[in-house]
Amino acid sequence: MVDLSREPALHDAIELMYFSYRAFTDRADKILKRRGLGRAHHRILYFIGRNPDVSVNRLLAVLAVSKQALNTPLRQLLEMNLVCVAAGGLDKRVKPLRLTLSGRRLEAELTATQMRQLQSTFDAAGVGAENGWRAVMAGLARVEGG
Amino acid sequence: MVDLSREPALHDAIELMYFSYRAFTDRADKILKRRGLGRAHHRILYFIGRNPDVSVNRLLAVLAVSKQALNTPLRQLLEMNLVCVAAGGLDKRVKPLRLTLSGRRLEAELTATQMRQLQSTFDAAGVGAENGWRAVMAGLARVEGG
DNA sequence: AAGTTATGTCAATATGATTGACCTGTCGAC
DNA sequence: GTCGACAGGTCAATCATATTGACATAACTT
Repeated sequence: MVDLSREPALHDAIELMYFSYRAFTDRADKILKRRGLGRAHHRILYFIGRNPDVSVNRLLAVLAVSKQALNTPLRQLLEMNLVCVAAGGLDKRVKPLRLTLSGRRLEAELTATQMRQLQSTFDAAGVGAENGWRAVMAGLARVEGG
Repeated sequence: MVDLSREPALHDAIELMYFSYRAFTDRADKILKRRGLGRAHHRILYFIGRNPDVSVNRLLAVLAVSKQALNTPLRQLLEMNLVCVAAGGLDKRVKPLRLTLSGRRLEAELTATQMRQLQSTFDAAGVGAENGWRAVMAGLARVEGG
């Protein structure tokens, strides 16, 4: 059970999750919108950028969406030459996905916006706060699916 | 500019935002789904619960959506008798929104899930981490719209 | 009486997601 | 070599959430 005396603080925490996430995605969403892209494209760009040669199946698992939901934005990114398929590995069924040069540029632009936001907040809050934040966020992420 | 030496840590932070938010909303989403409701209904229930007698306009401002986007889920909540309009105040144009008894029950159920998740994470991470987390989240939320 | 505000609603459109069904290749085991 | 499993792609129908634009009504303000 939830400790009743802590309810107000936990309510505040719920609101912090909502408002900070909204603020966090807001700027990147605006950059994407100017190029006719959405948050779905962003997630794909981001995870391919961090994990070059990732397979479609791996991407599906990480993003936790259906392959039909992934298909359209991924196809668009391939058509727009922001993502490409690298020369195959041993198993010719799997497509190793990579960012192209322009894909890397866009991904870097989007990510830089969010990194600046995080860095300036971390700098203002101090290293202790940053580490505390990381511990709590990792804890929250771990509980998934329960 | 972003400090290059901190890039890996900032990348981790971006992923923490994504995965923790997803885990945080996951359980409540499942409860809602069983009742044919979505996250839009949850946000409305939550903010009316925290702010009884809130007006439609105020709700629009807080949630930052169009009135058309609010209209359908709010109407459904009224039809389902989870939300009601309290006896008017001075200005008869504004509708003071409240949760009904069953609305409070559902809101409490959804919120309790998230509060338990937060509380157990806070308890595991310690008070210092919790306070650091709050400082960073408040900082991120403040930057909105920039 | 005229204008503004609060609310509601219709229509058209877009995005992102789902489930279900079905297809092509490729790989592995037998 | 054939067959089943796997990686990937795609069509269709549907749903939820959101947008902009246009308009309607009632109530308050001036």
